[in-house]
Amino acid sequence: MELHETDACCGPLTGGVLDEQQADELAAVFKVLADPARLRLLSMVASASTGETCACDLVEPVGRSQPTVSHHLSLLVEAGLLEREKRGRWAWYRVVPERLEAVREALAPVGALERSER
Amino acid sequence: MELHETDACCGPLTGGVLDEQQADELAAVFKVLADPARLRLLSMVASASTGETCACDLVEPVGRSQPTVSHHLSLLVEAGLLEREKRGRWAWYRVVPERLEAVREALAPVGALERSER
DNA sequence: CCGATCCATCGACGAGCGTCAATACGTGGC
DNA sequence: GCCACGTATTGACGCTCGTCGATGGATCGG
Repeated sequence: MELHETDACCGPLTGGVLDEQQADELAAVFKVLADPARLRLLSMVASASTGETCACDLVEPVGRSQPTVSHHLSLLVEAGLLEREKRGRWAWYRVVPERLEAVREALAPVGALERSER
Repeated sequence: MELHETDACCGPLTGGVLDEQQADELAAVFKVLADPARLRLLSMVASASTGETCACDLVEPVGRSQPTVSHHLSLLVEAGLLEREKRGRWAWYRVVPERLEAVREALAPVGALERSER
């Protein structure tokens, strides 16, 4: 698997039935989003005023052990939702807006286009 | 848990960090979306020309056993993404566009608003 | 009624995942 | 060079989930 490409996933839910590969890729992204700890981490990074967040500032607020937080952050990076930059001893994380937008688009056309032309 | 309410979930990812309850609710929806079989079922119902689909027309295309399909459809209904109507012996499913839109909104504000005013 | 059909529920099994403690790896300060 | 610190990796454990076969329940046709 592994879907590092920013626009790899996300053929929309309508406009034809998803084939197995499309479904697998979309499900993989949603699986990463389907955990409260990861969602909170994502929202923390997303709402940082500087646009980036040090991992050291995430461990305590999220209430999990340091290895667990590191694990979750790695999954978010693998899914293309976050990007990591190591500076000195610290690891800084930023959101990848295009990726989030791509996932969002996958849910879009379901009710919108189709229903408006009936 | 259980989030039958159409607009129960989905405080957006930014505009403040998600608290634990918000994260749990959002994660619950994504967890339902995080399975290829369910995504295919959802896309099949969503792209039906009549707007609704009989469960009997879903078992074979999705390639799982009838109990498994029934199970997945129940989860989609519980999550508020589909609604079920029994007519005679058959069960008919329709998508709930407002619910999908609500989930979509949860991913929205992350890159958009915030970044445009910097 | 009786059998057929469609659907949901139950019970069980195997795989995957979230979690932690322990440990290893890099980096910078002294 | 050595030690402290931030981070990533490993190994293990328990729980959840996707799946199926078997069964139960409801509905229609004859």
